Amino acid sequence: MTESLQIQLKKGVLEMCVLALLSKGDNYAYDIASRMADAVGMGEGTIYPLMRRMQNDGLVTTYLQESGSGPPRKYYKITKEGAQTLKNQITDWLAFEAAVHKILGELT
Amino acid sequence: MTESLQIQLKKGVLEMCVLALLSKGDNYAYDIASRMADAVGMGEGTIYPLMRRMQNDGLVTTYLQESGSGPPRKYYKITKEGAQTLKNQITDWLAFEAAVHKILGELT
DNA sequence: CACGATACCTTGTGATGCAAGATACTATTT
DNA sequence: AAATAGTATCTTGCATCACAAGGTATCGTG
Repeated sequence: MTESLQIQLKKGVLEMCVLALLSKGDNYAYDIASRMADAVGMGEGTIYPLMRRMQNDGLVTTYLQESGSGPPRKYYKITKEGAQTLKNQITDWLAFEAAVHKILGELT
Repeated sequence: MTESLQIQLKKGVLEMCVLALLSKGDNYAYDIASRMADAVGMGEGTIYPLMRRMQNDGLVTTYLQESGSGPPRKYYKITKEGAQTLKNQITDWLAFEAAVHKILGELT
């Protein structure tokens, strides 16, 4: 394990979900936030700082595009590095899931 | 949803694991910490505050017992309320897992 | 008696999830 | 034309928390 799975969990799971979404097509934060809010209860106040962090880490790039229905959207596009990170995070996530299930044991 | 699944994740997953361990038998923090360190990379500095929190929340009770090999151990015993909390947390956890898998989709 | 292992606990730091609010553009209603 | 509602961006402040590092005390062994 490169670093504590716990760290992976905390820093990684939301990032992983966002990267997974972006791997299926470019998207903008507001829409990502809506989807994530439905799926795992994450709001805008969490998404925007997260997107900036991911951009700083080189996992995504951005470009502006007019929308016709509101202010221009800032689209995020996953990078090669982001795709690799996603791959690693999925591996770590599956390992973490397995570890938790082992602890839960026959309680499930 | 009672509260954001995200909060459940953060505050709940480690607690859930500890409660699951305790549901199989009383244990003391040092040993719990060792097991959790192996399983999900959590150390003592995380466990001790967590145990106190859980005690304050009425999820566990404690009793002291001599060990013969070091200082006396403070054993933790899960309460009825703790068992119920564990049940709820497992339900939430499985729902969260399902949500993440849905997002990951065919990427897994 | 010194040392390592066991076992407890505290402090300080850095991240971060989130609610709430600020800003601004467009379309629809009044 | 003014007001409202929806879209979309981002910031601030708060509370929480995992973790590393350090501190204390007990026991057995060399």
